[in-house]
Amino acid sequence: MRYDFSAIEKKWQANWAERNTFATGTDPDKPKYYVLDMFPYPSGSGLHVGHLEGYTATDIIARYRRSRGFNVLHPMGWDAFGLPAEQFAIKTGTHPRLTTEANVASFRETLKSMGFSYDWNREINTTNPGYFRWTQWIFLKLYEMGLAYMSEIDVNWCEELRVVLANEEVDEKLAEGYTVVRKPLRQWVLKITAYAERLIEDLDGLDWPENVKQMQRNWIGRSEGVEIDFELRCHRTNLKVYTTRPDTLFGATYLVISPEHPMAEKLAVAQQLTAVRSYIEQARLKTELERTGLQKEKSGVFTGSYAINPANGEALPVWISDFVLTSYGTGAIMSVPAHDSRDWEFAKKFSLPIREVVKSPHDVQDEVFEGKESVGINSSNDEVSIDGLAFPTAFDRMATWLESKGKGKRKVNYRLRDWVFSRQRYWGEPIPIKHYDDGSMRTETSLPLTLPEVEAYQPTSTGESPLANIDEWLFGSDEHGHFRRETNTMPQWAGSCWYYLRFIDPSNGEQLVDSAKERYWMNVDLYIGGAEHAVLHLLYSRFWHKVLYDLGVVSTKEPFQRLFNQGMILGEDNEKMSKSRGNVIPADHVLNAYGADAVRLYEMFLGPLEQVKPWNTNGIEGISRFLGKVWRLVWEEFGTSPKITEDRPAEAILKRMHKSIRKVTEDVELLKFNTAISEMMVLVNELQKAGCSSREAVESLLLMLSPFAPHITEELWQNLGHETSISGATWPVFDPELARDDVLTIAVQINGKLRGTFEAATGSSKEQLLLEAKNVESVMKFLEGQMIVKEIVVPDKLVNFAVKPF
RNA sequence: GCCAAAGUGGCGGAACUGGUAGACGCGCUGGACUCAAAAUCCAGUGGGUGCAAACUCGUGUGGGUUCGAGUCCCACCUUUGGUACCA
Repeated sequence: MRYDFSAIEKKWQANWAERNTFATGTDPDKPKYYVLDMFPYPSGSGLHVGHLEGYTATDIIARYRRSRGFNVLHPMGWDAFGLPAEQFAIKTGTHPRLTTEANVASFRETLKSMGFSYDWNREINTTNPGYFRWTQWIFLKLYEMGLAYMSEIDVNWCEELRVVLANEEVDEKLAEGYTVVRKPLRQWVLKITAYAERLIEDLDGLDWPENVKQMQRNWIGRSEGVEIDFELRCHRTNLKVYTTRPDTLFGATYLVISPEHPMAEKLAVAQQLTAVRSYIEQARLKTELERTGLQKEKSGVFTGSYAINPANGEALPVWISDFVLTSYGTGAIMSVPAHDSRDWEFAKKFSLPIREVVKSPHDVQDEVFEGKESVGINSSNDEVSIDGLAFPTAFDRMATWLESKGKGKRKVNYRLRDWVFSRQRYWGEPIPIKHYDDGSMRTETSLPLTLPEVEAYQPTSTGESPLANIDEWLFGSDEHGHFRRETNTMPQWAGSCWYYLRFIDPSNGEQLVDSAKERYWMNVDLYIGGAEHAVLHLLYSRFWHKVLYDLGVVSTKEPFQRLFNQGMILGEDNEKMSKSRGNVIPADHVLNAYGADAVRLYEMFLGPLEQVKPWNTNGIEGISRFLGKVWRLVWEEFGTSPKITEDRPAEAILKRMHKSIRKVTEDVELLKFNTAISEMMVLVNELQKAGCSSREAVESLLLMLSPFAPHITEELWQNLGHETSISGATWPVFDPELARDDVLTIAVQINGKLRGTFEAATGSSKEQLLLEAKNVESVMKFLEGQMIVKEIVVPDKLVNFAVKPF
């Protein structure tokens, strides 16, 4: 019988669906395992081989865990709100729902033909009212807790898309050729900064790649510093400045405030007023990116005013410059040009004095010195001195002194900003808020608040979403009066912030998730997805989870215990797969040509899961050959019954088999699928060479292989007379005795160079190994006429002689 | 600029806590089977010298530690990812 992958794969996929083979286990005596993929946005271009990598990995783990006796939750769903479907609607008038449905159907079909063991009964879709009802519910909770507020802020406005972009999205859109300007709009904002501290702290307990944790820490950007009050000459008010280097206060030679600082214009003296006004106006016209862009020359203008340095009473000129960010700290800084590269550049440009206050290895007039490992100099007044003190002590003493004088206060700052949460789009979750004529706001009383049908999908000319055009949806009245609904919708992140919870209890109409079920299944034990979500999705998700924790909805502080980033698969030209490059390998293409088992195995065989690696369609031939060999262990080409034998395999085969079980088990646990497959290839090669089709050996192989190649193993398992699915069978165990080598090859080196080998029994004594090593023929000639200076023996490994001529 | 990771045959990649570099696969070369081909099987395959036995060089570059370094240390080069005036 020949191996017909296409018929076999169809047969078993139908069989699994019919028997509901992969329904989530509920046996209360079993431990649980929740293995999750980052669910996809169902795009119109379909899945390519790169998308399947992570899904294959989680499927192997899901199947492996089931065979180790776990109840496994392994679900799939769709992150289906999003811009592409809306853009398509604007162009063609097709409702985004229809586009989305078609794309979902195509994605689902491809995933099913890969033989993934998802529990399809739990499929979710973020655009389904039964789902986004709870997304809206969470938003209302945020609102009630004061974590969602409206604010007039400068947003990143994209002219062409007529949409507000998150700071994070700006670069992406600019790269795609859109223009982005700053424009003030009333926006919903989520107070993620209130959770900054916890978002940093709780990273410690997670099994995440260190670099992802570090990226999140950097993104949150916690810093400890001091807010210092500078008195202004000729003004009643003070100027507050934030610094992380209070130890350099004696070296401050000027102050700088941002152009948007409330004091900016007030500080301008008469002669400077025109210059100051024109500088502020210029800055306003620039986008954020132009202001913070690459290799930018420093610019600025002097206000004409002076502030008093609280440390030494000096009068410091106050400048305005756009290198100072309005939204960080107090929007004002003290400049210490000797010890800060930005201040140094600025001082050089405008010929401001540079004063050394940290002992520097070179002249600070020529080059800045930012090091913290040196000590203070020129830093004392009648009450305090930090001369000779290293950074931590100097920081502390200055901070304490400033606080005692009422001139400063220690302060922790974060780089993280609050999250702009509203989008002027149609295809998103409506924000369930009503605005009354008297200016008050109330929450919608009945959820879900669904999207009305609209004629056109373009935003209005004022930048509001198309919902603002639908009067019958927009306006209403109740006992509190006449109201207008919120027209903003939520960003795509919203639905993906909590989807892992809904999988636990996908059709609950009463609650977001049943508490008992939540307690059983959380946390997610393994979460696999692309590194592109290392910061945003994972940070937003963690934020919402903590809010839900505070609400008592979830029982854990963190959602994802173990995170793994799969590496991208590049095109055959070693470039990122993209339509424009024409190097995309569509999933359906290789699936039709080689079958799901071959594609699954090859995806995993390419290299380490976490690594970026190029696809090479030729290489899949090797996998097809391997599957052919496995098939022929059971079937002759023209045989009518399996050629399996019931005898015990030869000792050598048995040892190989147990070693393979050990190696494959270890590798699967570590997600090292490439070497696990390699090991199974070695085993198959040996079985084939030995002409061994012993049931014991072949069945062990099939069991190990089944998470990787579920269809062929399921078929052969049945051929061998089993009536139940191999997916319900138990993972093989190895016998440590049999997995051990009795005889080992020992290397013999002279001065570290390999000169020969010999065989020795495992556990031979050092003396014996030395004796034998000296008798190896190829070694003897190198020892002749030499004096052995040192003998090194590594048991079961090697013998090395350090020699010198007599 | 800063932070992180990585550089191994023609290619993808193996190599446990320093211990026989190149497992496994692709590709290539030769052979068997065949009328022929496909499929399959067998043998070989890092560079150099040599008929051969063998010798020698070899894990980005240059140093170092060690009996012994792909693995550890120092300096540098390159690539990838992240970040971009956060005071």
